[in-house]
Amino acid sequence: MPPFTAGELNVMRLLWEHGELKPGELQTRFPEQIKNSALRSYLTILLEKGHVSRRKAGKAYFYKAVTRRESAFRTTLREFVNAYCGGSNQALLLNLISSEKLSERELVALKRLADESEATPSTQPRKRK
Amino acid sequence: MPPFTAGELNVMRLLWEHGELKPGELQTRFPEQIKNSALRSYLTILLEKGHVSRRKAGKAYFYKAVTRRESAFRTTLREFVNAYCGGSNQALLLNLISSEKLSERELVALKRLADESEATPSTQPRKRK
DNA sequence: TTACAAGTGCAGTAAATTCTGCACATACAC
DNA sequence: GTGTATGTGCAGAATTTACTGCACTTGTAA
Repeated sequence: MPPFTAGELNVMRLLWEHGELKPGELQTRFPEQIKNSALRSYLTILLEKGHVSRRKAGKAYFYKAVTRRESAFRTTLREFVNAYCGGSNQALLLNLISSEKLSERELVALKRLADESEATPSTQPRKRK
Repeated sequence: MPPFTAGELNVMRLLWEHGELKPGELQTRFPEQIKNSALRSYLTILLEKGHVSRRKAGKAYFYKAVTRRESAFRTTLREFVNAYCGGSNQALLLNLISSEKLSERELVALKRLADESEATPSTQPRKRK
């Protein structure tokens, strides 16, 4: 299913964050300046692919994500890991542990945090204190 | 720079793994069935973009990667983390720790492993015993 | 009821990606 | 030399992505 192109992803991210939006709202929140019709062409593609749905309210359509962020995250992670980590999530984990330069203590703290927030999707990251 | 399209990535992965290959060798190793000329069109694009170089030997060209796997890995990881983890590597780390369901002990062992193989790029993943 | 902002459908363009076909060249075996 | 397998250089075509422009509609407010 996913991944999304750059433009599609920008739209999806806004929809994941805000729930339902109409084109104008998407346009003003878009990370770069974009014309309304350009943005709507993204929506049309996403609609055709089934990644978003829309509902008419007044004169406007409200768009919302069909594909869940968590699901896109998983799919994209899988592809990334296949491409760069021999398909092994642990290989990626290993690399992140190295590159983040965490002490053993920090790592254990992080693990406890992970256990606590089991239900919280990674896609709503929180800052460490 | 990167990321690569699906076709480009398939070529790059083969070049990263095997060093230097000519079109026919790439073709037979390609994950899907692909025509020689289709494959060469990928090579042409990669050549134009500067991601690969080639050298003539006999009648054939041998292609090799210019863009390093590690560098593509970094770039792609960054984009992924920006898109799905609020730009925080630790958020991704947190998620992987959860989803891999490692015990604290395993995690610490993994960390030691990470420390040892500091020099080893993540892109050459190794199996855990 | 008139004006206007914000919406809609739709047609069309440009570039990139993906893929095809074909004529021709070159190394090598016989 | 003559095949033959394997290469090369094109010159496209189909599809997708990334846009643009424009005429038209609709809700709201003066």
